[in-house]
Amino acid sequence: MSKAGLAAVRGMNDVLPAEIGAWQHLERITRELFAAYGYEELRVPMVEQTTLFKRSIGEFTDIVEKEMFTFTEADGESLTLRPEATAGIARAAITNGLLRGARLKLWTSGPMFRHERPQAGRYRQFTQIDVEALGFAGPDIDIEMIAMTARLWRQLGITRVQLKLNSLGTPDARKAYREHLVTYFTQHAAALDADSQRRLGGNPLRILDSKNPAMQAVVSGAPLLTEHLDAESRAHFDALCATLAAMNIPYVIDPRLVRGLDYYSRTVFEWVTDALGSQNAICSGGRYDGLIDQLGGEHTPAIGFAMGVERVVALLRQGGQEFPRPAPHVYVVASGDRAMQVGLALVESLRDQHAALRFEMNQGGGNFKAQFRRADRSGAPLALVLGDNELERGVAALKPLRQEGGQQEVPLAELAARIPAILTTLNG
RNA sequence: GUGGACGUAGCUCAGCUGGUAGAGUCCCGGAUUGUGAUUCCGGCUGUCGCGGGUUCGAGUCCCGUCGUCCACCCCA
Repeated sequence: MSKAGLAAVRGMNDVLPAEIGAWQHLERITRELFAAYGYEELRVPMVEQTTLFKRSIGEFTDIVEKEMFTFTEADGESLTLRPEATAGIARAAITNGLLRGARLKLWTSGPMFRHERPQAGRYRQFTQIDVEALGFAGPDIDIEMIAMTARLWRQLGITRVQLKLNSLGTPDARKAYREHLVTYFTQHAAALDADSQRRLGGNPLRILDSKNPAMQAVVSGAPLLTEHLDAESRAHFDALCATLAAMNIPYVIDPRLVRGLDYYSRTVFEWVTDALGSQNAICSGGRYDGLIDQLGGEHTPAIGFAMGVERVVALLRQGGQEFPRPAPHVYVVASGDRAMQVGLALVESLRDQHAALRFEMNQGGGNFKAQFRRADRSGAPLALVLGDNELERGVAALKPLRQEGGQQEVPLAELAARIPAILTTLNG
């Protein structure tokens, strides 16, 4: 529904009060979980120099080639709305001098931007929660990070997820494997579809990801990355798998999991769900041991992951959990100018004494009937009633709204002392 | 970026082979002139996504466009 020329930008959505509960729940759980594992929050800009993303994500990736929101500043500088967070965090660690042999465990969250065709679970502005560990060669940190995500799903009550793992090896090993792959697919070029022929030149590893059923035969005959790993990567990956198994964290090795960003090396992982349609990745990441020195910092092995907040929120809502909007504890009904004056001052003093209680003062007038209707809809368990009758006698009426009867009058001076106990009996 | 489905009140939807828009819900008021949620009565809300075309006449047919959804692609 668009009112004459007024519409949100395509692929960019509002999050309304009715749906914010699930977001805040996820934000609270992750904040506490990351702190428990020793991660600290940092915040980085949403805009960086375009070259940062080209150098880190890779010139020939889909993201850089066709999905970035890029604009030119007045002085000619090319800037880009971040399509992911790792590049900005790596840049921040270097430019703020945070490295120097240090070990950093960091997380951040916020909007990312990719100019893709929108679909359920895929938006042009979307939100990621991002976790990065810099200065750790693993595989112990890989294992702990994956265990942390597994714990997150348990805490959130999300069950329809599966962990996929792979190792991309070192850049050298991957380069050698890539040559094997190009040789193989060139021999079978006739069997490739148009997309795959295009990928053969740019990113042959992605051919392995093809969902075209007609490609299954030629893809399944292709050499596997896991068979061409260098010895160190092999040992790293074996240790990772063995420990996860010992910790009873289920996983499947997916030799075709190659990831779309160039900076990954060795461990890559992805949590997928069968509950969200084709946008099924809810959390994925991997090691990027070479990224920071490639950007000009000192050599710093690192691993990180990004979680798609909209997708995880969709799972939460689908799971049937309720995230009710908080109701006021007390709704204040005040009829008449004088009652309104007295009521406003009274509620301020009640707020002074009970900062944790939510008082909602009726605003916008209305007769008693209308005000009680609003009080009922607010969900408050208790109404505080001020009218001419009460004012004359220096009292307020307290009326329970979730049960019959029980209305009582209380002197104004005693309200602050009595309200908590009355609320307790109403909850019990 | 490619292909397909859909787009009528704030929300959920109806509207037959073209005759000029309806229901439920929500909201507001009254029955109950100081007491909500139930019941009854009454009332408000629409450039029928937008623009063009065909026609005496278009929500209905045609074209374009925008948006949503689905698949591809890509990925979180």
